[in-house]
Amino acid sequence: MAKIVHEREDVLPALGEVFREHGFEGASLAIIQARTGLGKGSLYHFFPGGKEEMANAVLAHIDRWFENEVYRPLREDEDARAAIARMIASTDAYFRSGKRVCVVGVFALGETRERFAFAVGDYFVRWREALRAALVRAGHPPDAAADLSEDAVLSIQGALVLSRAVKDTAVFTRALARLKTRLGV
Amino acid sequence: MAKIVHEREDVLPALGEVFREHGFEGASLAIIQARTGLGKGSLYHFFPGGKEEMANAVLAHIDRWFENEVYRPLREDEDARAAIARMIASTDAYFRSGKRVCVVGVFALGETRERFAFAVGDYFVRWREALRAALVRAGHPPDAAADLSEDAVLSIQGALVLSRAVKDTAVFTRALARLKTRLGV
DNA sequence: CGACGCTTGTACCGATCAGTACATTAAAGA
DNA sequence: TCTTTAATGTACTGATCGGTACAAGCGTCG
Repeated sequence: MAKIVHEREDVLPALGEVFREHGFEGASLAIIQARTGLGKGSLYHFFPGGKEEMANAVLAHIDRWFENEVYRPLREDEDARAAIARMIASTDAYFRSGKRVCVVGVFALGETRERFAFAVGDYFVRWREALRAALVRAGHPPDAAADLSEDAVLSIQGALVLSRAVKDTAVFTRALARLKTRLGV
Repeated sequence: MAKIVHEREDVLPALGEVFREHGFEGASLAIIQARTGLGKGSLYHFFPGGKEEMANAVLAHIDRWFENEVYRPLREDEDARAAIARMIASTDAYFRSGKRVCVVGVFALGETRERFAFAVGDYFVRWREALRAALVRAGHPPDAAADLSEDAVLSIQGALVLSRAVKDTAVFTRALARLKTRLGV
């Protein structure tokens, strides 16, 4: 029966897309099976905790990506301005210029938030803090850096909501362009 | 049996809160019955089309409120700057300083968007356009007004996402304060 | 080649889903 | 008071929900 031996890691991207498009409650096992190509047997073998464990794995996977590609460069790169510019580019790539929505944002808005409270809050807090630190290193006054970083993180989320609502990815692109000038990169 | 005679209008606020907190898919008939105090009999009497009709009624109800309290003043008030300031105040009141989330935003992010595509898109397009017109009348150059209005609408949505994600309504309050200075009111 | 353990498909579970049918009751008009 | 219509509670439907049990298949290592 077991034709191809899968690894747990392999299904995380597909799993992420399901939660991205349907949210936690909307992501039924039937949809998950269809999108991952795995049956219930495999799914519960890799994720004994069921949907909750799948979602936690997806959130951890996303967190790892942002930590490596965005937060750490923001915190540690010698050239702070370059790191900020890279953040914009990475964000644009990750969200496919607004075609993709943010899983963490989707979870934040729903009832789901409570269940994944730590992961959801942490993702945004660390983004804001890493960007704030980079802005300070880039020469912004501390107060302005705190304000700018919060504004940037929230603008990205809002741009995803709005561009999806009006079905126009140009909204997202324009928002990132505004961010660039505001952050001075 | 029929103890109290309800009107369809009366249940829209409660219905709105259910969709706000649970989204469309997450809003089960069981929850709706509990929150509205109405049984299935009454619910399907007032909304023969089921959940879909309930959601459409809620969206129309919200749209009416924003049209009266926000969009029209923005479009028609002689004092454009005062109308913009009133928009900020109304927004703060409506979303309870960030404690409440935006139903339309919630619908926009999920699969639900497709089903209510027109209402979802229209809500944001008309907000952006009404604000743009007010900004022009307040003396902003046309290009800047278009940019500022889109930025404002998207910032409000993002502020709702972020303040709920980090469970801190101060995020929303700060975002509105920034908006005030950016819009020049 | 044989045995063991990691995958996998399938059948099944009780709970809940949205929605329907219908009889009963209350309110309103004559 | 009688009649009609609007509002309501209850019982039910078939489908789907997340999750479990388990046997059968596969790869791997001896």
